[in-house]
Amino acid sequence: MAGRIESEEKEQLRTAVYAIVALIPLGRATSYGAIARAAGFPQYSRMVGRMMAWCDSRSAGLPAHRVVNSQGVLTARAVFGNKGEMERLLEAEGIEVRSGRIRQWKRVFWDPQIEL
DNA sequence: CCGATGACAAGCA
DNA sequence: ATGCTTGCCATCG
Repeated sequence: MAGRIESEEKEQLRTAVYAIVALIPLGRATSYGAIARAAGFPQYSRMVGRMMAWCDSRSAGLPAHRVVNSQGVLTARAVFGNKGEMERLLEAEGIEVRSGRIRQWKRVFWDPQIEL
């Protein structure tokens, strides 16, 4: 329908995004696109990232560090107060990070559609 | 109002 | 693997 996102859908997307992120298992990670698809808005991967940046997901209790781009790259490091805090959180869960990218991405990736 | 930018993604050369 | 292009939407100067 709408080429633009309706405010009602935006609310729906926001709710779904946070709910899905909260379900990401420890030691696993997913991508913006995967979350967008699971939320029912396949083309709003960019919006997902934007929403994560808006709210302070950490104080909201959301494991935002488990959300990376489709290639397993930690594109959110800057928002995590940098200093490799995002990496630290991931490695503390057993996820190997090399050069800002998750190793064994195919194995670590958690698809909310399939595994949910 | 318009162009650039950004926690993105998929396709193609 | 690298780099460019297009699609999407909100923010900013």
